[in-house]
Amino acid sequence: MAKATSRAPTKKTRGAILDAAEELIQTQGANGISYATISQRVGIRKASIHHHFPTKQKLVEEVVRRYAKNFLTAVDAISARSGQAPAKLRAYAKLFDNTLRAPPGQRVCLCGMLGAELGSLSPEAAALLKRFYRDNERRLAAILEQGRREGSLEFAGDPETMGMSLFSFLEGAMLVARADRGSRQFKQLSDGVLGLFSG
Amino acid sequence: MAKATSRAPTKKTRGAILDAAEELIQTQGANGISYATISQRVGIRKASIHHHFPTKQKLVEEVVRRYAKNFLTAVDAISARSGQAPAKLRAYAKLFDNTLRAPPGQRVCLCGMLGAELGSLSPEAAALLKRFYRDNERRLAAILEQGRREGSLEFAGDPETMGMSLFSFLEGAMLVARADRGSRQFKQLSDGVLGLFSG
DNA sequence: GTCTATATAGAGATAGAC
DNA sequence: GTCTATCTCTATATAGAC
Repeated sequence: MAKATSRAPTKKTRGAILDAAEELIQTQGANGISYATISQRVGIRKASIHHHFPTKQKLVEEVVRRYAKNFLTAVDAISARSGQAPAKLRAYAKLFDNTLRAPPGQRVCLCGMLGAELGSLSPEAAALLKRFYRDNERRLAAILEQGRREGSLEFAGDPETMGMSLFSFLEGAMLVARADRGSRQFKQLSDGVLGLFSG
Repeated sequence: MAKATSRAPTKKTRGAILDAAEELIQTQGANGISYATISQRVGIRKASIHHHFPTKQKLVEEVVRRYAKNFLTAVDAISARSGQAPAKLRAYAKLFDNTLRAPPGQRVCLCGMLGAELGSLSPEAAALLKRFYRDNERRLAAILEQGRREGSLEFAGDPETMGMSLFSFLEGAMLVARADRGSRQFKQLSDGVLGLFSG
């Protein structure tokens, strides 16, 4: 038991750094983060961050890795549960709405944000981003296919293409909504669009 | 006549600076531009840029102003021409596709890009951005309304909400497509979505 | 209107003590 | 694992000559 708790402090600082970096990227963009800002939030010095993440590129990559893992875990929980497809779609859209509402407010999807700054990302981070998009599009396609099978969703074309379109819409709506009426606007638009499928 | 051409050189440099800044923002993001990079492209020194644009904030604001003006002029040309609504929607989506294909390739909508970096924009630039969104959403709503009136488009809900959703989709699709199959993917998705309205 | 030169601030990163 | 101190590079911006 002593062994299990012995490295807790390490993980704690590391996690706090990732938390701070994640929030800053989601609100200010990838170029909005700096070792100075993160160190202030975490309460350590700049040099200490380099002990956990030798370069900024590695830090960003870890933030993306963790974010994608957590988000997809939440998506899989939605996909796996019983219930019809329309409810699953609404739960999926709610994940995005939760992000917009998460403290300190007006956060957008980390990977939507990084998509804009794709040109300044490391190849590794760009690859992680691309995979995140694909993973989400596929899960949406699966839910759409379930809906078509059980007769609860109606849409034209193949589920894959519609899954991609739906994902693009949600990412875009987050970004645009932030400049206007925020979460309220996002909910209005996503409710309307999801309503198109369930008639 | 001599008077009319006398200040051409001034405008030329100023325009070249705006061109370079615009391209850099569209590909690298607002934080991806620097006086050093711009000066290299234009072929002048950093200090000379300050003669035309005293601060970076002012430069970004001017880039947004010019971009919004040009884009909305193109949109208005589409709105004003004769023809049915579906063709106008396709022409509107083509504007976004043209952006993705414009040299040096993989450019996204300037205002979609700046929407991501909203947190680091000046209040003036943020206001210009918001207005650009509103202007586009309204023009899309007007086309949708025309379509409903003439019976060429079918959609649920009010034209305003659907116009906003369509705009969000197009902005999101540009961003996401860039990480994957680019213009080809954008065209595939936007064709599919626009097809939903004209059945 | 463009230049050289410089001021000032901030970035990411490293060395080495504790 | 965190610290102080420092390095190097780049950023925006200004002063003043031409």
